[in-house]
Amino acid sequence: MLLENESLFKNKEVLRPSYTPDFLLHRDEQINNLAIILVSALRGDTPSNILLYGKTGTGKTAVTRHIGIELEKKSEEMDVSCIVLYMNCEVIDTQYRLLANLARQFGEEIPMTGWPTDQVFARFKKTIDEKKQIIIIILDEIDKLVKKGDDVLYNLSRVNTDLKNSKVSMIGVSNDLKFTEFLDPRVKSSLGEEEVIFPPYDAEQISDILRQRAEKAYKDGVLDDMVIPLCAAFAAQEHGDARRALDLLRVAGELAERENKPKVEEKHVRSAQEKIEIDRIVEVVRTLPTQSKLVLYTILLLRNSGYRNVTTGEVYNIYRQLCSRIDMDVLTQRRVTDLMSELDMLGIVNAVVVSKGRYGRTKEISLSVPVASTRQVLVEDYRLKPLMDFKMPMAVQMHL
DNA sequence: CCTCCACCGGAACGTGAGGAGT
DNA sequence: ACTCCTCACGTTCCGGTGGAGG
Repeated sequence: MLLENESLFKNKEVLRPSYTPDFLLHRDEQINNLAIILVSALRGDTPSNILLYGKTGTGKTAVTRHIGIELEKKSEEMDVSCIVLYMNCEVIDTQYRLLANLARQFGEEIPMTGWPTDQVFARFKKTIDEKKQIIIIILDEIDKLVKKGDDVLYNLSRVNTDLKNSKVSMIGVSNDLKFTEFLDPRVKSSLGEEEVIFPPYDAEQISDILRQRAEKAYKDGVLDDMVIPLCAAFAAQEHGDARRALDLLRVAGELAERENKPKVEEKHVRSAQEKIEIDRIVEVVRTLPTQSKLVLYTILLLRNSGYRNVTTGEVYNIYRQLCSRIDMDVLTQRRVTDLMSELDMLGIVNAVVVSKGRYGRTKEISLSVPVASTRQVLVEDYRLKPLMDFKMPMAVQMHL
């Protein structure tokens, strides 16, 4: 039955973040800058190391991937050996893993664990130096790597002194503009020889990008006129995040399909916006530490029994009772306020300090997520299950 | 105008798990 | 195999405070 429906999509993959389009719109300046720096590789020189900055969804990864492919193509034509390696530091987040992965790209067999790090490094240097070549290492999400120490970067940045034939240069990609503050000054100056900034897209630019992709992703005429501008507008509010815009466009289509509509309409975009937000929250809540879940559950309970403004003291009282109910350690109030601040940061609750004069100073906490679905997610945690039938104590209920 | 509530939030410290170095 | 470090998570201690009520 579901299968009988014709899909609205021609090729949904085009809307996924992993897809790299052939033409990148509105990033000419960045592409040019990078190209100018990297052409020296084609002449057999070592290009400067580069740092790329820009928030999520500003095209950093797409541009570097694109440039990498172009460069390898060109180098083949010109018969220069130039290799571009793409490493995502979110996955490969330790010195060992990075070096092991690099070495493996050259056919070395390195075990997952067991070798001393410097031995892996030596092996890597030896293999790449066997012939004359330029190696460009793209380190995506480099800030993730730096958090675990910048030794790798230091080592890699001075690897050229040990090499006779080949040359290594690095491209760091980061969405944290301030991450260099944590770097060793030597690494900082060597890595940041050149910097390229990726500004957020504006709504117009996002619209262009969406049109380009929609043409390949959707069948002709299935998009209402307002769909693309609306996706663009939502994403532009969200600091010009093109990835978000593509997500919206894809999810809107999926929702329209589910309703068996022949066209994607404006309302589907709105629902998509909502769905993405809810999915995000569900994911965040699901992966919360148990104590935080319990605190959140407490806030839910209080809200559910009629409280508009929940205060720290009230939360802590109930929290303690819940703890003993399910046999968990009772944290101090100090700690619980910190947990609540974290929930605030995550956008799950909203906490404001208010003064009630004679009656002290406290934080008023309100929920910024839907009660029912959040509760649903929380009780999925087996440790919180026994709380499902917990009733508010009388003393508290009378407070209404 | 002063008081004093009920908490805020900084600082220093304790602990145990997990990596890196040797 | 061993120690040393770091880091996340918690605790203890405590000085600080906006404003209703006196």
